[in-house]
Amino acid sequence: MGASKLDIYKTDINTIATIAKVFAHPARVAILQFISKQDNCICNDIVDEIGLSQPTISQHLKVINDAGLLKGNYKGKSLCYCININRFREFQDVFNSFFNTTSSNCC
Amino acid sequence: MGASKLDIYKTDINTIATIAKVFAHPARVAILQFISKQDNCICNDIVDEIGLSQPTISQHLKVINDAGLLKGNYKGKSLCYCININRFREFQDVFNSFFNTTSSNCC
DNA sequence: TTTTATTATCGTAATATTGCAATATTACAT
DNA sequence: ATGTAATATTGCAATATTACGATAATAAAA
Repeated sequence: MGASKLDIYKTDINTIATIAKVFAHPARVAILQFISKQDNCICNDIVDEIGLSQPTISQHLKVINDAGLLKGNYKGKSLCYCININRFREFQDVFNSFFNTTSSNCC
Repeated sequence: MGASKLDIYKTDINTIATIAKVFAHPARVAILQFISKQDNCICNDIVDEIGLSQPTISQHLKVINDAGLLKGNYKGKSLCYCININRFREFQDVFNSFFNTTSSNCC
């Protein structure tokens, strides 16, 4: 096969996995860190910063955006991407509640 | 192409991505949750619990184990897998420091 | 409206991941 | 040593992801 059998898991488990997937590629982590450091972010700056082509960066940005982690609006010719910090905190909460409800009772 | 260009990123960025990858599949999240709920865990119980074959579960367990998240020792014929809670907390810290150092300054 | 600068999409190739059947290995009991 | 029950490994097929060149779309400026 090769496809994940998503239908056999509970919703909250799929949610955690889906969120984790966003951070599961270093390019996306690097992009998020870079945007976070800027006041205004222009996509082309990201291409200069990270050693990947413009289409590849754009593709990663789409993944981040589809997860609801970006807010964007146009300023001149450049698209200003900003982090949707509320969504970001939501993700943090999901992770922490997963981490906090996991314990070790044996061995 | 298709392979991630790991060499172009800083170590801490690769660390975050590597950790995230462990949680980026629902089977692994489900396995961790299940082990967490048990006092003693036998691998075959996991197969019964989750609708995947024994080799597939074993494969996912290897990924979790390679990340240092498990402690295991044999008890009779059954392998007792337990969560390495210290390593788990390490992961939580890495995530939280990433989340906490990310902010939104524009838009 | 044409040009220019920027970002998005398409098409394609390469690598990675997922899943399982078959088989091997392991640890314990007899 | 042999048998038994459990987990690990191997081999393979299918799907997903990553990356980039070529091209299209978009928005502002000339």
